[in-house]
Amino acid sequence: MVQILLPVRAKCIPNALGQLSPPPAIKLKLKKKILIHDIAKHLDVSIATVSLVLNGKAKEKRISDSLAEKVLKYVEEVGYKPNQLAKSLRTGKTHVIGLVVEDIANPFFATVAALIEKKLLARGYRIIYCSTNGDTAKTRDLLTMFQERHVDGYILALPDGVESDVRTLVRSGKPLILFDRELAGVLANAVVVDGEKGMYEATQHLLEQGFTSVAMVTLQAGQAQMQARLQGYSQAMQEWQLPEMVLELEFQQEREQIIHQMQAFCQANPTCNALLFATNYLGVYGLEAVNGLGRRIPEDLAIVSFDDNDLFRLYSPSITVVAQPLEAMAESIISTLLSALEGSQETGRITQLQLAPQLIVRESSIRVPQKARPRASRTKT
Amino acid sequence: MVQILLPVRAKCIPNALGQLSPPPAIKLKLKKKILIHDIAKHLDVSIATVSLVLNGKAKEKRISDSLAEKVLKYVEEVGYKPNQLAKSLRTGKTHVIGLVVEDIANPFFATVAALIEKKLLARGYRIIYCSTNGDTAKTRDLLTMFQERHVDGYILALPDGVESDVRTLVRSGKPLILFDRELAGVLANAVVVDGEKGMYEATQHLLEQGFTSVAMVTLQAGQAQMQARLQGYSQAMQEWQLPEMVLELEFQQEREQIIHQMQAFCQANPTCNALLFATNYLGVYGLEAVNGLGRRIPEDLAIVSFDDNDLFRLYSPSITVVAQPLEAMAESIISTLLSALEGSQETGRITQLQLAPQLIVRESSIRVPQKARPRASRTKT
DNA sequence: CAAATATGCTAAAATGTTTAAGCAAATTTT
DNA sequence: AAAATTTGCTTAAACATTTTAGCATATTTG
Repeated sequence: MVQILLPVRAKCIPNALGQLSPPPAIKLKLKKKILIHDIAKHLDVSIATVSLVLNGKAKEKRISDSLAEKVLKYVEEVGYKPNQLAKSLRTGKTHVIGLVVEDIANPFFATVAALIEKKLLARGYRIIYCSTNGDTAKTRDLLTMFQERHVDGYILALPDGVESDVRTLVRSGKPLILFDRELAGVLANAVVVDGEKGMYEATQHLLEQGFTSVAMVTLQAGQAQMQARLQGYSQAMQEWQLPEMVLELEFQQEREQIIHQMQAFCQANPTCNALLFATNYLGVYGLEAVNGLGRRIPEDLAIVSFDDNDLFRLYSPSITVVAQPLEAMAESIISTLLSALEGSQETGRITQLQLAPQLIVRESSIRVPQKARPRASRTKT
Repeated sequence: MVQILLPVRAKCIPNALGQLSPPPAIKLKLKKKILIHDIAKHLDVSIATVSLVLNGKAKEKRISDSLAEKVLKYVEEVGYKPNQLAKSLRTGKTHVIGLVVEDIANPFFATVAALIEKKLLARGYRIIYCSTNGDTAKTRDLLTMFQERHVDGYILALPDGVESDVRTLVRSGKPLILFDRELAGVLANAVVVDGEKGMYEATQHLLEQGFTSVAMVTLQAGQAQMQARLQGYSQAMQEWQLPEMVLELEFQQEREQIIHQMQAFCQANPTCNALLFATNYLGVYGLEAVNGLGRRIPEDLAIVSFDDNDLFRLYSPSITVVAQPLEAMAESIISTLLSALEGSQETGRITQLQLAPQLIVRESSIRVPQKARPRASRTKT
């Protein structure tokens, strides 16, 4: 999807002040940044006093109320803001959280990131976020970068292959929480969704609707959560004693390739009358693939995808999904993180949470051959 | 859309080492962080020497090749990484860029952010990103936070109301670039899309298709780019001497409210047979609204939205859009920023770029009353 | 009234770098 | 052979804070 640069108007303004400025050395009155030293000098007190007052240790360190007030007043007046770099250097705290996801443009990660950001901001934390794009080397780079920047904590959804790096990170003692996916052999805080249960229920639902030839489309990745989703499908199929049909796609392929493989799979398995997609974007591509083949949903082919989004909700027919509890994930991640950050240093305690996804039945998986009403039917909680 | 917390499995592991650890004081062999001082001591040279070698100033400062090599080798061996906080404090550079958008969960911003991140990362820069949610006070907070964190540059898509803050920021001399929207009266680098042209062409297209009663759905915001989009619509309508119909929605409303107002608008204007949406998410909500009313697209109502996304591309019927050149935007933003960051300090030069959007005609705006083929027809460039 | 304690503040070390200035020794130039 | 320059490195200041330890003075206690 390469877009083309088409500048319609392009101004280049040589100098904001026009062309007649006589000497090139214009003294920009760059208001000299005010320091704690300046505050102290002006009030004729020591730097320490100002610092203590500003950090709320006036009482504790027996600074008189009158002086403390005077300091605060003057600080407010001149709008002094402590240099966070110096502060961090001294205290070892940056109040920055590192967030690593696979791809921030993916609605699932974007939404969770937005929720987390909102809640952490209120607690005085900032986040630095980065995408791994599933690349192990890049992930490793990002993790060391976060260490270098001295983030106070980590929120991570990582590709597999970086287990030992994460183990080292855990050992460093900084609060760390895995989400969306755990890492094999890494004992760390984690918040994940029970994909097995979700896919089991989705498969059951399809089978109960009478779709007997259900195939699963997933990724080859060794990631634990992917295997769980597949497992849920397998389980249900076995219970019904039906043969499993799985399309395992290679990771990090181009959109066109994926669609092509899906179409090939459908043509190679003409009896297949229902598709389960293991992720958000596989589902999106799947719709394109099915459209391209001219198959009708759900008459010719029923569809269920893991992970909800706008497209699935509004598509016609609307798409049945296994929705992840985004708010609850964000909430759990943050509370786990905060208790690790602000709690005492009992570093040995770890928390692992597995949340239940929710099957939202829509039109794409309903057997009735009669045209369904255009309004989506949605499960209530 | 409140999701409910349903923990299925919740482990709480008291201690990673089990329950029989005799004294509670386990000496975690926390490998003492290695400092430049340690390197110097071990090699029996001064700290300065090590620092100079590490910063590539060995030649310039006449450190002998043999010594330089020895330093590099040992640094590599012990895996020493300079403390970025100390470095930043000393040099005044953080190599961090602040990115502020309205909402990172919006696919437009998420995609641009992802592109920017990717390209800046390769140049050794990191980004801190935050969402304003259109809130002026929060935006102001974010901007001061970025200043406090000493970011090296700013990439901003801001709500109106923070003009003076941005002016101050510009005056501070840090590289700064506005995107998506300019700010009234703020002379700064900017990369925007020509919404007027885009909407003009979209309106023309609808009129040429024979939809004579075209309405525009937009936001009340005073933002320049919104007014431009409206202007493009007005222009076209005037040329055809047709009456304008505009629904101006208040900013920051709930989804349900917006949908409700759209539906009310449609019912109040039964003759209206085409809708233009000024943004991405208005378009999405618009589809829900139209669905809810049971109107068929495009038979009863043609639809065009500003800003493309998965939903519009895959929706059936596929939705005609005015697509923004995301790659080109990211590219322009970065090259402008980098030249400001790495170029000399000629701070007076500003660059303003306006890129052309692209009308992608799909099914939702084609007059033909016969059922269109399911495959989307797409303009080629 | 001496000793002990409380009060109100400050000096200075510490955080981990970069970099300007400088200093001997070696080499080259007059 | 003295003067000048080059070589190869080091000293120490600077960056902007926080925080421990401590110092007078004032108050309370025995």
